[in-house]
Amino acid sequence: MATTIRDVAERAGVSVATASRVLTGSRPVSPELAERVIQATRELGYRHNAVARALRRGHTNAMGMVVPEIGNPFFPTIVEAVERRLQETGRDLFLCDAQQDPDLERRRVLALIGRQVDGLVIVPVSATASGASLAEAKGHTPLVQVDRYVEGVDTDWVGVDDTAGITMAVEHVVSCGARRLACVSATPDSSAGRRRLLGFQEAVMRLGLPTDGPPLLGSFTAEWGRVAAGRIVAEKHLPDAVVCGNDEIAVGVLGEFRRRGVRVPLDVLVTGFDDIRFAALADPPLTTVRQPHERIAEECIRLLDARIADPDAPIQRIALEPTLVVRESTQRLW
Amino acid sequence: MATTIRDVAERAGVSVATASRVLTGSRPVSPELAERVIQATRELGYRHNAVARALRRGHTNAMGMVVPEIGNPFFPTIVEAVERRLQETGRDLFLCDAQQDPDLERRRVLALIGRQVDGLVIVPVSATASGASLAEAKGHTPLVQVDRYVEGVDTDWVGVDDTAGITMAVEHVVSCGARRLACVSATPDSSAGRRRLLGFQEAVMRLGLPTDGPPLLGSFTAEWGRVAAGRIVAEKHLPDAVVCGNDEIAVGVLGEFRRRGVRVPLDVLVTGFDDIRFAALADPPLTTVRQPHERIAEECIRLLDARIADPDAPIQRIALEPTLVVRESTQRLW
DNA sequence: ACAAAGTGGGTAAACGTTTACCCGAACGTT
DNA sequence: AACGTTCGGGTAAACGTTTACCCACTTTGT
Repeated sequence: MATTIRDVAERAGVSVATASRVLTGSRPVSPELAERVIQATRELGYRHNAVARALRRGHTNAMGMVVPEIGNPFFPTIVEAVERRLQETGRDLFLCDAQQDPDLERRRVLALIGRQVDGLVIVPVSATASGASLAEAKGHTPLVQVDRYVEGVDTDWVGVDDTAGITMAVEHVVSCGARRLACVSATPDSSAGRRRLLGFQEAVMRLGLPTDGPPLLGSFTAEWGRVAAGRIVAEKHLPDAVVCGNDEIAVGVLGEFRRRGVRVPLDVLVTGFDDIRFAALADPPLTTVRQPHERIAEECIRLLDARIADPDAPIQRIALEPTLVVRESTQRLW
Repeated sequence: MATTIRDVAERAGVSVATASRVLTGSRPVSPELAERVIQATRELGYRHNAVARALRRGHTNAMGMVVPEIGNPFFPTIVEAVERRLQETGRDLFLCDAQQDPDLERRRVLALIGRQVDGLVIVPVSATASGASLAEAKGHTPLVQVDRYVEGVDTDWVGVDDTAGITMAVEHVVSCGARRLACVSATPDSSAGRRRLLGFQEAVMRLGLPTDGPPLLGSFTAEWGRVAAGRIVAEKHLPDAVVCGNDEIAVGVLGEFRRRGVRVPLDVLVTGFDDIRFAALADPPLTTVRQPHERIAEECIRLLDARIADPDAPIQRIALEPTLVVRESTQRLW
């Protein structure tokens, strides 16, 4: 059906070896023959079969990436950064969505490995349920976890220092005069959820702040933010500030507060985490903790390449420093 | 290095043919041998090499998809819907990002084709510059365009009826009492840009409305929305309504209006297009035209499967009806 | 002038599967 | 008893590349 290198060779009147050599440049070929070959490929519209090539070569010049849910706006940011990095070295990226489902995540990981990707970037769905897939994958291909991670699986990891980030947010609102802080975040189901929660609790304790009831834990979605905000409003009195586990939650919180007539930042301060695209466009623009996604991508590829080069090198876990981005949602003159 | 089916066969004391047969179920094998084989795979941690399988079988049970830019929040919605559809039939989806660059888009398309995907879903970057890649791709694999399309390339297409959608938005704001409408959209670089603009102009003309200067055309980004809103505010008097080419633009417009003290919907109405995740969370919640993304995904896969089944079937272009979602950004009592 | 080294080409063996084909045994059916 | 048929297994040929190896012919150095 499709034209093969054999067809090209035939048309050019050379052997397949010669055709392959001019097409890949793996060895010099005389100008006349080379010309004939590229002429033939043009005439036949030949495209090399990457599957056959991968089979023979044993590598594919492509990376795989699996994210929990591409609809979560933080992941596209990181995907794009990784993509850009990879492009610098001419490699392709195949992206898969796990739909927040560890079973599906496993399928995707195996599918990519089966496709002989040269390495795998994965943001695991769950700090626990993703463990098995990762351990399995690790035996088959170089692998680096990004952002979230699962414990007990010894792989490289790069992400942000969640604890430091939340601490920044807490200290910032406190410096704005807040004393009673509420926390709306996600269950400690993912490492991000766990560490951000921990960071909040530590900071509050260290600063000796009164606690405003237990943290409200749901999922990293705007929907959960709305619900949680509803509960906060239902309490007898508002906290001074609401520290959210990510920007989506914060946006949900802002929306519900607005609907209920709670004014931000006048009545209460709100912070997010991640600095997604819409954080600056929220109403009011959201103070948040920015993840250095370009640096994360950079380290991610660096780790992966190092792992490819030496599968037995000691594993590395790199927590990059986030930065605080102050916007109107915490601008109050006390 | 990695274990092959040959290792499995050897360990189980059977031929590779038998091993293959029990692994794929392509032909019945006696229970004892079957048991020995699956035992062996377990012990060796065997995973079939999908590359070799694809080479032999000629298909891969996977689809490819290329989007202009995964950071644009509309695309994840459609990607997720396609993913869900595909999952029903147990197929994998490999997603690529073109970073708004037709050259890169071409690379991605070719990479996917080279990987022998069974079909390709593509949202082209540009109505003109993507033409060559598409024409080339069409010769190699079944292909369906989604959302945007390039003309002059005969492929199946499914998307929304842009014209009808914009018309709905226009008629809606007019029914709210607006007369002077501004349009902020993207250059007619993509089919969506072109058709939405056309729809606006037609509707305005048909309803005999006064035009509020020429349409403001940039890109489908919030940033452009901000800029355009700035220009609108700089004019001597505000229009009654701003009809935006998509939700991102609208969100940018809302943000800039807010910053400049223009009240929506009190001073001016604003509408978007797409109904992305954040439209409902914007301030005020955004009236917009919702794309039926689940149906789009459904038709997309249907078209693709039909094309795979019969490459010579007549091509189809399916424009689905959008629906108007009225929220506060157009709620005004005149 | 003759060996050594280099140059430019071809032949064929991989890569890991699946599957067309073959073969022997067991099992009816006349 | 002779003869299909089915059943369950193996052998080996593909799939489309790349590349190790080989060979014939220069070129170069002595």
